Amino acid sequence: MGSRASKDALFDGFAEVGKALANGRRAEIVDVLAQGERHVDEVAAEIEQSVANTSFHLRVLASAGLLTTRRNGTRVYYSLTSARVGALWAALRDVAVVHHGELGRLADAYLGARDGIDEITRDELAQRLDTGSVVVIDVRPSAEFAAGHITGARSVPFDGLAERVRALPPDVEVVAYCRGPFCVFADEAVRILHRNGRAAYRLEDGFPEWQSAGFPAVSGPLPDGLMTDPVGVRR
Amino acid sequence: MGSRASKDALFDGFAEVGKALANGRRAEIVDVLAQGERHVDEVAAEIEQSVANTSFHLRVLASAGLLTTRRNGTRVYYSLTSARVGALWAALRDVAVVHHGELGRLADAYLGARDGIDEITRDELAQRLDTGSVVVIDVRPSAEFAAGHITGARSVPFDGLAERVRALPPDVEVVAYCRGPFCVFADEAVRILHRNGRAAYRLEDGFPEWQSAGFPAVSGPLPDGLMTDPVGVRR
DNA sequence: TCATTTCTCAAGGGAACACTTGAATAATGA
DNA sequence: TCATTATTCAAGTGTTCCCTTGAGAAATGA
Repeated sequence: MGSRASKDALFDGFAEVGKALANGRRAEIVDVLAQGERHVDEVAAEIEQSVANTSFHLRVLASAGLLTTRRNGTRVYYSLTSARVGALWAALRDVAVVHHGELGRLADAYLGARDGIDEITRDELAQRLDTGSVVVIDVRPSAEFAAGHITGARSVPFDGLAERVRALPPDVEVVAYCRGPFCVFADEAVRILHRNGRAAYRLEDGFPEWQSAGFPAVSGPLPDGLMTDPVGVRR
Repeated sequence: MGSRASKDALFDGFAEVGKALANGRRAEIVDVLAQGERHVDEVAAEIEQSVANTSFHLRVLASAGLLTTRRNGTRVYYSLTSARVGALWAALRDVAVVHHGELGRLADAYLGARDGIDEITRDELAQRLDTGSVVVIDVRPSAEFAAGHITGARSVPFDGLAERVRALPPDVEVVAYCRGPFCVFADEAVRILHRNGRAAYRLEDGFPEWQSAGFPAVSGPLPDGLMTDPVGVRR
């Protein structure tokens, strides 16, 4: 009891969770799976890696306890083991952004110039959703919308946004949201909307943060791609 | 903007924080520094590594932004950059314990049989501190007590506990606390107290958790080892 | 049953990491 | 100034990690 060897073993155990998050591609995987479960192929496409390599990384995350799997036919779906993992990911991102000097620069390089892209807070959006004075668009891929989204939002995946701008109700402000603070879709959506003469904002952070802050969300562990909002289940 | 290369760079940046926590000795360092600042020699003794190796690990943590340094004469003091880092460490530990099957076993091996060691919650202790029906002992090394402790606790470092049991006020229950959920000092203190016929409990978790939960604590960034409780500053 | 789809596993080469040893640097006090 | 103390750096060695390629399993449907 209390020996050096067993203390080392214990902390090496903690470090295994650190190791799981010690690779950029695995960090991306966690970021994607924070939106909901996905199968191996989808994840591989998302992080632009070979399926074999993606499978390997998923396995590393799973054996550290961060992911669980579910089989459906020939597909294997991976998801975060619990909300705790999402919280860990958020805490890590948080520390990284605030303390790691380089990261602000890298984020700017990835997100591009953010002049003219105004953010709206979760509280503000929740209020305006109640009064109906806003259209909320979810610009993530439709599979992620299906897995869970802000109550009242409509799915307008970023790919098809340019063509669908005209189908949005006129004369009302638009709020776009996506995966989180480092997701480019929302920023770019706001730019496109501006170019089309629309008043637009991006929601601060993204869907997981909205949900874990306790705001109304529809969450469907609706296994295979159901696109429409089933009821309006608060969670 | 939004290119694969810059996305990779961004997430590699996040992964650097993961890498910082991807080593058992570095995890131990974070656990120690969560108690307050320490200089290199102290940390090296704590984790039982060479000074050179400890210095190296401290540098890795610092360059990921998790630690900051302060120089005082020939000594260099390291501390967590902010409470955010402590929160990250807690989140990681949390995930590890709940999801990493192996860890429960490792923790048991380190802490030993916990039969007869009852925990008291923070709320319970806070109440009983108000009514005065309890003696609280801080069994961490005195440097850690000096850096911050529960208001009203007395410093009885684990090393000298056996000799000091008799000096404790008689006929009142004792609550021992130390660094956190995986700190052996508190468990072992309770065993010693029991052997001496005293009613004793350990506080759930440790000092950092007490403090970050907002319970009354004396916190001294009192640079060099002041052992007595200066006033009773809430923080 | 057999081909297909989807995923996992194993081997391999180049890169990065952990710890040691020994030397270099920084502040202090005689 | 010079010896002392505390810390950092640099070189060296064995280990682990990352990604690729190609082969092996697991469920499905003809």
